[in-house]
Amino acid sequence: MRLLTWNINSVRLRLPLLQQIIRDVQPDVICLQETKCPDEVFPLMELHGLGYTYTHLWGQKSYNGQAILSKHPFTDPKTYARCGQEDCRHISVRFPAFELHNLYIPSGGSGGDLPDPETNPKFRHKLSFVEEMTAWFAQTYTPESPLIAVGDFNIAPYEHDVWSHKQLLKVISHTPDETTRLEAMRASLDWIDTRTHFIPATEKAYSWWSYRSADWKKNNRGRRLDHTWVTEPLRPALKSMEIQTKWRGADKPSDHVPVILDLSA
DNA sequence: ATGGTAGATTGTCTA
Repeated sequence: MRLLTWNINSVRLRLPLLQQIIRDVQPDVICLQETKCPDEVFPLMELHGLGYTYTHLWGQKSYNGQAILSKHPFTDPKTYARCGQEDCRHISVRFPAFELHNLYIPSGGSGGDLPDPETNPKFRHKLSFVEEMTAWFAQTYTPESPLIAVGDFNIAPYEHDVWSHKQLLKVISHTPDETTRLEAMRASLDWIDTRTHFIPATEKAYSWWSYRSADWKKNNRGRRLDHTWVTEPLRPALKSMEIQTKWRGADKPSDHVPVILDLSA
């Protein structure tokens, strides 16, 4: 099974690029974040026409929004209110071999926003969101549960997940407040971050480049915000993980690129 | 020096 996760930053604007990616990658299952539209205007028929006849949508006007699109049947579609908000950031479905969770963790602010939970409510929300998910996963499953969690986590946890570890330690996405919480979430079910499995820790790996850079490729000031995690029962099924950087250079690109996970399951 | 761009929406929030 080939799984693709992508923060598409508007599914209506970027449907042509999604169609191009589908033709190129041929994923079995697609997890989207930041679809930015209510379900009734999601371009469902176009995706049905490409073979994605099983769909689980949870969108809203303007912000956030998620979709799972599949060529294979699934059961048990769920949506989760997190931090008391129905804000379309966590959905899941069940396949025969695993349960799949699509996550969109709050950004917590951007640009010059400060990573201070006391003064920045968006940052406080982000930390609470990760804490709540950590507790929820740990009480809902065990490390023996076959699970996949993918999506835009908005946290770059490792030194080489950012272009400069030192310069980003006080920048939202790479602060110790965030990375220690994400590590606690990973450890609570002994998740395998497939980045660790497939890419050497000393090798830079990015999935996002800011729109605000004059030349994203030249400066290459990226961050790895998009993740593909699996639990231990799926380790033998891991075949490959690839961050497809080339799509950042597409016409009208998303600021995130798709990540592909191949499983023998 | 506190920038810069993008998307939804149409003044302003979010990223």
